[in-house]
Amino acid sequence: MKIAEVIVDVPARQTDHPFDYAIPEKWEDILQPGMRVTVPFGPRRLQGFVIHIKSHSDVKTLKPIEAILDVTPVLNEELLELGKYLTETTLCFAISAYQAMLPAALKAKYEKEIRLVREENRSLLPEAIQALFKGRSTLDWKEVEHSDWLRPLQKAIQQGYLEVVYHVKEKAAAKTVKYVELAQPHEEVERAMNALPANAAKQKQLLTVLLSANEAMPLKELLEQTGASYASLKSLITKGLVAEKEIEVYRDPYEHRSFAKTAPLPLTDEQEKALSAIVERVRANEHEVFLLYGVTGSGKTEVYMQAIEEVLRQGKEAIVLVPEISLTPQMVKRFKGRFGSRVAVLHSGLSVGEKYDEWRKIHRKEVQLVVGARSAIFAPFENLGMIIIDEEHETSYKQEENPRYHARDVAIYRARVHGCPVVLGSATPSLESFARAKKGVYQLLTLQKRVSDNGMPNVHIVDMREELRSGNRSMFSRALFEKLKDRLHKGEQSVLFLNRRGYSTFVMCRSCGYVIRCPHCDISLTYHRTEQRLKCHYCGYEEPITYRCPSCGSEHIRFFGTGTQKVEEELTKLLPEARVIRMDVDTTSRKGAHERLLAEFGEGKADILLGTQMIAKGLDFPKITLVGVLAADTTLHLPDFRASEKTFQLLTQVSGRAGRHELPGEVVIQTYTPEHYSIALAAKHDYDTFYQREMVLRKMNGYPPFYYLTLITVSHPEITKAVAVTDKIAAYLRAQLSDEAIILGPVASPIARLHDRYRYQCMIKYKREPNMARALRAVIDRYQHDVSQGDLSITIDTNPYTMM
DNA sequence: AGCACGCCGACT
DNA sequence: GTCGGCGTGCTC
Repeated sequence: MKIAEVIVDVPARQTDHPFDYAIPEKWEDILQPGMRVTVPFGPRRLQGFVIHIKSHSDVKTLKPIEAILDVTPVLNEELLELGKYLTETTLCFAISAYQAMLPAALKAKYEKEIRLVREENRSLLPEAIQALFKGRSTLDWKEVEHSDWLRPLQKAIQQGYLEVVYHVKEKAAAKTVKYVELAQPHEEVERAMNALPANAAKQKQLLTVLLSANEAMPLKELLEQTGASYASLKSLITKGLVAEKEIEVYRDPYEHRSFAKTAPLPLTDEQEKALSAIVERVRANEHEVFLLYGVTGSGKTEVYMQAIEEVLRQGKEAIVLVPEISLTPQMVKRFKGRFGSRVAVLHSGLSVGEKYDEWRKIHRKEVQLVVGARSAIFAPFENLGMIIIDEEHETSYKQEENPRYHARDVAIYRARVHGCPVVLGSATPSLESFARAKKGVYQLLTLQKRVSDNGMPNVHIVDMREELRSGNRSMFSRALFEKLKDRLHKGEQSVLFLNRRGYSTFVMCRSCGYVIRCPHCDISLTYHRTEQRLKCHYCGYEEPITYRCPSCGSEHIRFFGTGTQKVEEELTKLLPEARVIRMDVDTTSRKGAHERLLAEFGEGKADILLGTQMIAKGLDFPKITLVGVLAADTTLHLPDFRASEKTFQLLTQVSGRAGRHELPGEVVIQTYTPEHYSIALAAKHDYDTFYQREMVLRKMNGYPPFYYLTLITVSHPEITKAVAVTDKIAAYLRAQLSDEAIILGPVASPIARLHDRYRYQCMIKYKREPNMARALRAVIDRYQHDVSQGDLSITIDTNPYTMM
């Protein structure tokens, strides 16, 4: 007998191991590792992944596999292995790792039903229950879950009159479209057509169209073309002349769009050099990590595309990762235009069904190229020729929930398996990557010149303290305001950047100093003027605005700090003739809103684009000649050792939006700390000096790339419990790890309370700790009880990108 | 995660 | 004396 090892769909420590199941004989030749199955699990029925097939098990009584859900494995051998790697490096459950690699549509949905065991039992049930089952023999569990019927129902279940049945369902199915075709040979149909009564004009017309089409036609199209109703068609079906059939189709998110074909552009010497280094490795089937360090506008994308062309010529496949935020229509257009139907696009804007369809195109080998956000790194290609990670430094490549993987690590793992190069591209590489390139672990490729040849934009730093001293209390410095007016007169476009949404950042009573906070989190509430509400940006809590202090009753409530809403209001006051588009989470949450707003700006329907993070990337419009950063310091003072790096990267990225084409660009950076090196050096476009300065600090303070980090966050509704557990964990790790490891904490998290839970953390800095994984596993095991039954939660992040 | 099993308090 | 509360442990 053959036995399958199955990972079941229960994300818990206790079930995080393979369970053995008997493979029914009829499926012995069909079932393969990597397929999804449904299995009985206790009284329930669950979905699971077959990870291995063997012929012996130590378990005495095996239950059989109940159903096979796939025709071909959804996870190939490589991805099954990759799952193990994820489990080990991120300390996640195996089921979470496998689910992360597949589109959400393949995740199971569970349903519970109560069923009458035998019709004879009906009369034996209590009257109230009989009424429930009137005219039916099953009912949905959800229907009665919270009702008074539940008790008597459970009793009847115990007596054996009723039973509970569990169903495993697919979340999304393949989409089908109805087609119509002739059901008999042409001569037969023609004969029948002539025999039709004279008043059956529409039926004749339908047959004529189908005869001339000579193949199955979409039902909708057929009816539209003939103007016939479904009734006419139906009568042909009953006569047996035509037949309907369902044909699987892909949902195409870009269905009604055409992409202008683009040809490879001539390359500069620098681009040529970079390209040939990459292509050489592609041809030789050799693994190597390249860091393509090229200033904004230096034509990295063109290098990617020509390298991809070579990969495709070799009959291999490629993955291109882009940060979610810059997966703009512009970006998609470039790739679709060059590679047409050979590209699949994966991003969060797609529906579950659309993502599933794009994934199936890859799975069925109908495309050779994927352009997508983080999770596209799991594209089930089997002959990878190259992986590209654009904007390599972007933190969105790190998943902030389980499995907490970094796409860059996964890319390098996969590329090693496939013997192919990884290209990390950035104008502002992460310190980790640049350090590795300097050490020779990665190969450095540099693009120093902008393709358009008009040099980097001029950057002016404005000291806002100076402005205040000269009596300017507005959020716009005189210099920025003058330049905005100037652009407006010339009909050129400006981009204003502020990394804070809402109207004000906090609301304070000027009489008693009381700040209005979220009742569930340790965070001040943000005022949203348009809705007249106060919102918590962390948990989503909202309340109406008050004009009286909840603490002392005074009416001296004031709104402090500036968000995008306030800037917008100010702009319409100061420059009433300017047309402004505001882009932040609040204006782009609706599907397609992001794309629409950008398109409007691109078409010149606005003079000023005002936005948060999301406008920092991918914007490439010829008429943008001014970029203003309203408050460069906001990211600088976050409790994060990468704050300087993030600020430098952001300022450089934003500045890069200006003057990418013929018109020269200008940038104004407003700040209260103009002397800070990350601001001063970003203004000079001096990455190398920034790198050196920052590396000194990282070394001094013991941060990456000199040390590895692991962050353990413990949360509990009771502060004492959170502290006590964190304390014990820290003590345990101190005992387990070497003296070289630095264990900081317990300390309160930067956001000490979130969603009514207190949060404490412990940070480990280390260089080499062979015992690390084992010690962390032990921590998880020690507290698994309190986690699964109590209110305790422990998250371990083996390479944190946010300390919050 | 669910679910069953099992052991103690307030009701018919 | 039973119903039902939740703590404990198992699921191939």
